[in-house]
Amino acid sequence: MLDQRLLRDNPELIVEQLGRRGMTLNLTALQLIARQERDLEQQRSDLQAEGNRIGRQVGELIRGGAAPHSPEVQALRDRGNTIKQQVAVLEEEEKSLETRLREQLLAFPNLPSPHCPDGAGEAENVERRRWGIPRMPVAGEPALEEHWQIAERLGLIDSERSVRIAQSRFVTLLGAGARLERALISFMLDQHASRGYREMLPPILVNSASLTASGQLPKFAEESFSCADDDLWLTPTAEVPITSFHRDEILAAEQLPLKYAAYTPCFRREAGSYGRDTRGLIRLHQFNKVELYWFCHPDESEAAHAQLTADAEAVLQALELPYRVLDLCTGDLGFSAARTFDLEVWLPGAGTYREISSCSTCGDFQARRASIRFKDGKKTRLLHTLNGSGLAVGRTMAALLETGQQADGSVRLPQALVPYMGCDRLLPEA
RNA sequence: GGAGAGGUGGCCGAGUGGUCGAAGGCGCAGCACUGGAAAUGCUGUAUAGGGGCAACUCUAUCGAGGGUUCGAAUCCCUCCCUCUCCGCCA
Repeated sequence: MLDQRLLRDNPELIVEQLGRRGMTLNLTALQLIARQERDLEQQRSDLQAEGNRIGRQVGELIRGGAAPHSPEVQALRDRGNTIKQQVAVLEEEEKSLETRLREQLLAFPNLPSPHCPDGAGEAENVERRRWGIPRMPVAGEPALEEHWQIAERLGLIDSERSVRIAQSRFVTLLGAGARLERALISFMLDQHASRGYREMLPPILVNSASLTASGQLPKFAEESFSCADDDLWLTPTAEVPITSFHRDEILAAEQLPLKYAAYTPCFRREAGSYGRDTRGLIRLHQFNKVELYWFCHPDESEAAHAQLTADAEAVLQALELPYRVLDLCTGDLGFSAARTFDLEVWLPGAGTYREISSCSTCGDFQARRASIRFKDGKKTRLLHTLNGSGLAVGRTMAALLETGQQADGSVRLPQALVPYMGCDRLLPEA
């Protein structure tokens, strides 16, 4: 959420910065609401102050021996009642203005960071670096398979029966496939723990307040599955429960940064993606993800962003998966993010880079929505939040299958996974 | 699911209609004492919003929302949550 004070003091900055995202705004109406709301508050609190004075006077008179229904006391009572009615009217107006103001402020995305490259969309994202040598098809050898072909051939996933259990875009992992998924989750969590992250296993049903705090509500309700009877939703990312883990807290400066690594299943409707990535592990309604999350001091969030991204990259490097890093342009930036580095892993079978992690700094945007602050000396300030996948597990498996595929039909696994899998190769089931 | 108890500041805990944003204690910070520390003493120590250059001041907040009253932490209603016992259950 944007700062109300910014709306009041420097609305041009909002118009200019959201303009970088391609939005055209006119804030005059909203500013008017903000101003009216403040005037009403002033009037109301003045009236309440008078009411409080009258209340005290009545108390003093009665304790001083005045009859509770003497004309003197009665006059004060009448005045008190009048004030009460006036306050009620003002309060109602004030509340409706406040609600409108908040609704609109909640619908604005974050301001992009000054470092975020300008651009209209995906095509203008800026590649920052590459790691590893992408595997390419070799002339004379059989074509490289896509991960879903390998997975089906090796009996690692069953998509068709999953439709019977749920619907399309759900998969069931089997045998070595299920084991590999579990191994990857353990491997990622262990690696992050060794780099200073505290492991967390949060609830994956979250309430509306939690989705609002991290920015998925009110604008993106159609992206999440809901259990409407209970005001609970299936979390679309661990970012949601982790943000709200510290909602409404004031942390000590010495506690910062707080770094969490959480494994959760994630649930997304994937509305509007009909027909895209329909096979395999790339785009599912339910997928596993290990999420990295920092709560940090505002002065340190830029360095934290680099570190968090490096921590996610370290997983890819340990798994020997070539990737590139994109600096998302303003037009491709997510709602809550001020700046985002996407990690895209190379998929040799598909012959393309695919997003496998999105590492964002949100500045104080989520902290303001969630009211998460820290003590900076005597002052209480909003802290900064950052999140990134470390990594999306299904997509990691897809990359491993495509990268490790061998001419004999088996899949070679990276050394780092051997302790977790108990083997260095996936073989066709006998 | 049934029965009962309860939700007060960073924590414990008092407070059943009036000057209570809230006693007391713990914790924390500053100062004094000390060679230094402990102990002790003094002072300070919630959040949000409005006004003011500032000192400061006004309003709201005692789980949430509503009601009664001139006045509510205190009385009434609804909801949420926690705890104890019973039942059920991985």
